[in-house]
Amino acid sequence: MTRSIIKMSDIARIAGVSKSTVSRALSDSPLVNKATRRRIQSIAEENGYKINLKARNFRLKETFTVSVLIPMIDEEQHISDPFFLDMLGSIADAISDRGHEMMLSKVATTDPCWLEEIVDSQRNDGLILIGQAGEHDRINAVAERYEPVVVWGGQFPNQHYCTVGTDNLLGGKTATQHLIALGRRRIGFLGEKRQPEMRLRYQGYLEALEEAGIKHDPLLEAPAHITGEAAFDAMSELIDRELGVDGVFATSDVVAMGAIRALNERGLGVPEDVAIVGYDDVTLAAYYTPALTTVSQNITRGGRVLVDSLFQILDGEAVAPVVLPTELKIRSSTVSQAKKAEPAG
Amino acid sequence: MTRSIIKMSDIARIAGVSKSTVSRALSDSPLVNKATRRRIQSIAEENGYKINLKARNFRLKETFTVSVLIPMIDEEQHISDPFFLDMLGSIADAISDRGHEMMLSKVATTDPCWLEEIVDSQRNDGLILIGQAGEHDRINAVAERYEPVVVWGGQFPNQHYCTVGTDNLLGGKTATQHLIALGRRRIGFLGEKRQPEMRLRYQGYLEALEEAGIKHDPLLEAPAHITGEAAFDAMSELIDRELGVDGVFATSDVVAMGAIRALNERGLGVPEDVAIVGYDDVTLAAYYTPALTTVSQNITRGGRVLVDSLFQILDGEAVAPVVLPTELKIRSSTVSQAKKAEPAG
DNA sequence: GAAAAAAATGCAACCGGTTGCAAAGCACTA
DNA sequence: TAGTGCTTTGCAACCGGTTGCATTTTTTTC
Repeated sequence: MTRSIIKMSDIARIAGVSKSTVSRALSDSPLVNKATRRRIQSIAEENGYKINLKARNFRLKETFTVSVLIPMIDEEQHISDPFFLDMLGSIADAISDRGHEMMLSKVATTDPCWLEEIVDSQRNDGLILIGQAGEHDRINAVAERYEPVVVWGGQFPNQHYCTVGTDNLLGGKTATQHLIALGRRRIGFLGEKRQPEMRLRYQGYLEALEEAGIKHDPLLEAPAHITGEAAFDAMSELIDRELGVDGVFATSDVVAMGAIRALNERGLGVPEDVAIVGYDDVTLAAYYTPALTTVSQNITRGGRVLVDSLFQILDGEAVAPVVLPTELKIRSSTVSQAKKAEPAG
Repeated sequence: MTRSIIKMSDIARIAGVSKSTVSRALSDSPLVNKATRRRIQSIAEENGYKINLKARNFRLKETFTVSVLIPMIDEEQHISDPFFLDMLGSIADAISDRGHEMMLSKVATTDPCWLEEIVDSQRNDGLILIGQAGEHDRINAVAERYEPVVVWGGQFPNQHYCTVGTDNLLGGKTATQHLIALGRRRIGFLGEKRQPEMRLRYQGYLEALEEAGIKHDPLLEAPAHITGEAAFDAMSELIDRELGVDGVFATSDVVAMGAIRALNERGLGVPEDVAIVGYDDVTLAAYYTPALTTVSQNITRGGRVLVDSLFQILDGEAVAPVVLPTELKIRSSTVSQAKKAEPAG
């Protein structure tokens, strides 16, 4: 069944030349006579010869492979999170446009060597990490000796690796200011604060409140893991506290969607009773009902920039961290269709 | 900066033994003395030695890598489609649970050798295709000589490869019957018919109509590509035809969501005016507003079964195609919350 | 027509591991 | 002390390509 695979020396024998000549012919080297070259190429073709990439890559120490790592803080979180998936899709497209392959790994940051193992396996030309997952120090240490690493996330002092990300503090602030501008005063915060990016969004939220002279009420906060389920529960709890929430800033779209579901189930209208702003602008945010107002990270562009930066490094160019602009996309979850022009009161 | 990487022969020199002994020691072979083994292992550890996987895999002809291919029929379609992404997430989890890596490639079926290239590169232990993309014949031909291939999709006569999928005909039928049972009579079809799976869903739709004695009106159909945008446009067109649509079967959740958005924008209520059934049960289907009634493919389970089947093949076991049960998940897009008990009229 | 230059080809080492087989080391027996 | 068998180690070939350098063949030049 599995017929034995033909190798380069077989082609050499058939063509009556040496392995070296075949190798050169197949890579179209001018060192070998044009006629011979053509002849060998067609012999290879006819015999269905396909070069063994493992051997070639090994010899050349090349891989044409980029590893994309999703560091998992949280057992509950899985790759199926729409944010990751959107990002992945975009990265996958960009990598394949450059003729490379993409290796995808989910890594548990609990393993002490999670990064080193992958770097030292010498199986990839470079690494893309989606998120720092609070492991900045380790990433930084590895990046000192291994350059082709690009990370989605925030900047830190003395950072040796290239990051691509958005200004999370500003994003959180803008989102909250939008709610304030709509006249909301009891603005809740829903989300995760363990990851540095999320914490920055939270700080933006606090800053916006403070600048508007609104006293921050810790009871309006509910920790929510990254899943929709958790957000549903957290929002339900917030409603139960009966604190008069009229606005919510959620640290991610998934969280926002879970929250909206909770509100609807309790008979509360979005945005009439509670206005909600999400974060990410996941593909589905625009299609959700109500369409989500959200801080757009332009995930698609982010993915491309990650890949672009990585390849710049591989080409020996210097790259600086990139902070992509965020944009507040105002949709129906804060401004109801009918009243778009009407100032909130 | 990039300090030169230490290799096995270095460890051998340091330990004062031969390469072979190091190799054996590191793989904990009983052939080498226990004391020596420990000593070599700790020397390797101290010197930060990591085995070169490219070399090892090459020598052993192993890869511990599974390629996941997304065959693209359509230029417009991209990996970011939620169905693929959900599937990918699940597959990625399952593969990494088995200690393997996952290579992800998007392939254009326009390239005549798209499959052969990947198979013959000898860089993976096996292949998972997400969807047949109308390329059954080619897949079948390749599978005749290369066994470890598992495909998400439908069964064909004389098939040499293992498929995992759902009964699309039954799924489409069930969905349509549900709409009929709700009293809907002007039931539209929204979706793509080029892919075999989709066509089967369409046939199910026709069968259900016929069995219920409802005459099929071709004007109630609108072709929609796999994207939400396209679905939005298609649904808008359908509304404009003013044929009194009161139900819609959409071939995927993404299409359904796009359609709902179009309906809402025209002031039509879902499910009051038009009831909609989707297909796939994408993660977000349940969180959508209204939550989508949909034919659940149990994507997560599908992904696991794909991976399980592949590994069974790799272990030399015989595997049969799997048809996973679909389940109609009834949610708010067909049965409004308030009226759940009330028979439709 | 011979020497020099250029073009085409082949030899053999190499990439960094693994492993069959031979050999060395050692203990035990006769 | 030689012989036997077991354990431990090393030698060298091998995986399937690539490539520097030597060698052969062809072409050019005088």
